[in-house]
Amino acid sequence: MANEKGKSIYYTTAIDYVNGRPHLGHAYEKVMTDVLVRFQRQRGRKTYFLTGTDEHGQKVQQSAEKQGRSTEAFCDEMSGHFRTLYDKLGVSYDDFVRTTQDRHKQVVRDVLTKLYDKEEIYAADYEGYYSTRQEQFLQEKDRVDGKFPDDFGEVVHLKEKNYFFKLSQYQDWLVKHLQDNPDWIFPSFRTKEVLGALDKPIPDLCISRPKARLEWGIPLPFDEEQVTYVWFDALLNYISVIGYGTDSFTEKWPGRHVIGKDIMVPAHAIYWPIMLKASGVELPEQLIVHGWWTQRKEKMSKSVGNVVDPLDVIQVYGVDAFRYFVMREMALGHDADFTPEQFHQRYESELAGNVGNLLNRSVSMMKRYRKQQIPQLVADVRTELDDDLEAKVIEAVVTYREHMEKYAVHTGLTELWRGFQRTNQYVEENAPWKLAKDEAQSLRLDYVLGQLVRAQTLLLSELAAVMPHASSMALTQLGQTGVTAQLGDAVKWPVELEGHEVGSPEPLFPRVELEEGASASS
RNA sequence: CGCGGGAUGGAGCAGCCAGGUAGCUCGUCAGGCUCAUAACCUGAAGGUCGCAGGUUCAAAUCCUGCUCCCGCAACCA
Repeated sequence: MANEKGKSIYYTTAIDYVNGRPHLGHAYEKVMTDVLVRFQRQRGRKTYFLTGTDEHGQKVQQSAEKQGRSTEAFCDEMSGHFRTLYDKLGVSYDDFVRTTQDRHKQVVRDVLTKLYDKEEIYAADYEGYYSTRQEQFLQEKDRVDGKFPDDFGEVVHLKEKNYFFKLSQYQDWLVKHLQDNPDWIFPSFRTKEVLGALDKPIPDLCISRPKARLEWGIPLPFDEEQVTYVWFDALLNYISVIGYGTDSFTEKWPGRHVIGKDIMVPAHAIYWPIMLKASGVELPEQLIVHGWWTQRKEKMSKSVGNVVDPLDVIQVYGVDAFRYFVMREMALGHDADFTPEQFHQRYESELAGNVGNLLNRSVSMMKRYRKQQIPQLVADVRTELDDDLEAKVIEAVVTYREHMEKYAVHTGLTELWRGFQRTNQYVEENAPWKLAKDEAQSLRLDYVLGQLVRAQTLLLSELAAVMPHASSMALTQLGQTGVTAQLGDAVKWPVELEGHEVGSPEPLFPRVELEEGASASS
């Protein structure tokens, strides 16, 4: 994609609602976005990465009350849980927005004012059945056998003033936009869902709640007795804290939103583009919509109690193993199953076996045969094996990048692994342990060991987008530092590594007892 | 006729939008190696790519019809 000079590629995640603890889904989305951003940075492109928490609303207000705490204190703590997790996961966000921050609230009010002045927002009475116990309006579909169930307590007919945002007048425009831009939503099949939802007329959006019912929100600038309800608050985070209306904004917007499929329709694919259109702001560049993690084919949910806590997994396997697994296991856009057995298998085989062991055996041989010094290469002893190794490893990296550009992270990783496999083959083909027994083969041994360092330097540097910590640790063992900083666009076989000293062989992904691994599901 | 997703060797999945070598992890069988985290490498068995038509020189991939499974209330990425 084009990256104009001075212009950033701006990625956002959904902001997480603080009325619950972070779980696998939250962690996945942030890691996914982080990987995309790190990949862009490696290419030398300017990026900006925003994540954060959504903190207003009735549920938060109620939860805080239930705990006898102030909403502010409650939000501080809950927001902290999310931020702590993302820090642990190595999510390299540039800014962390909280919707309770003034810098956000101010922009929300500005946008509302602008839209109200343009008469895109109007007041009207809302009439319906209201549950005093649940503190919400009920729908006709809530009725069971014609009556509202007892759960709702006393149900009264209520009429109250609310503010509405004119959505309907932009419906045709939005349909056309979606039809003209089939790749605006990734994966493209999701566009069909949105168009399906737009088949019927969409009603205007109710954007306010009376303060009497909901205090914890942003007051409407044109009616201080009402607060904004959900979307005008949450969605605007994407433009508020990057300095809407300033140069900083122009430099970053439009952004790419990484979101879950549950909040695509109607929020991100209908409300949000219309809000922007009405405000005269350019639409986001793309919606990247991911699927859901299931647990043994069942939906993961708090009520079923089968939620995976990423922190448990990290504790056993390490951060980068977690990052690798969620990237490798799920085809972005589709659902995938998270099972401890599969996690363990991939860890043992793909991480400990293919990558970790390759590093370990290489460094170990370097230590044993060459006193940790990366030897000089003498071209005389080069063979076709080297041509093939270099060709295959470079090809793996190139293909990996092609997939990454298309958000096919899972297939990209499969491709990159061909590089590790080819390098392991190279070890077998050359059998350095045999060369070491023959003094006449000394130069060839130098060459082979040097090639091993080069192949892995290339592959592991590339892997930094997905596994930043492991990549860095591994490169340190190989005596390489600072090579991950920027890889640019050309894929080149590393040269001039001789003279560096490799470290001591330390298992990169130590073996884990499966019993402990099983606790990942608890 | 509600909308969408899925159906691929024993298990779990990718590939399909931009048709042309059926790929990945595990499992099974046989072998090699000993540098290494019982890791690594080689070979073999095993698939009418849900069913039926169609388009095409060529279809897992495009079109049509059909069958079965999942999601579309809430918490929630």
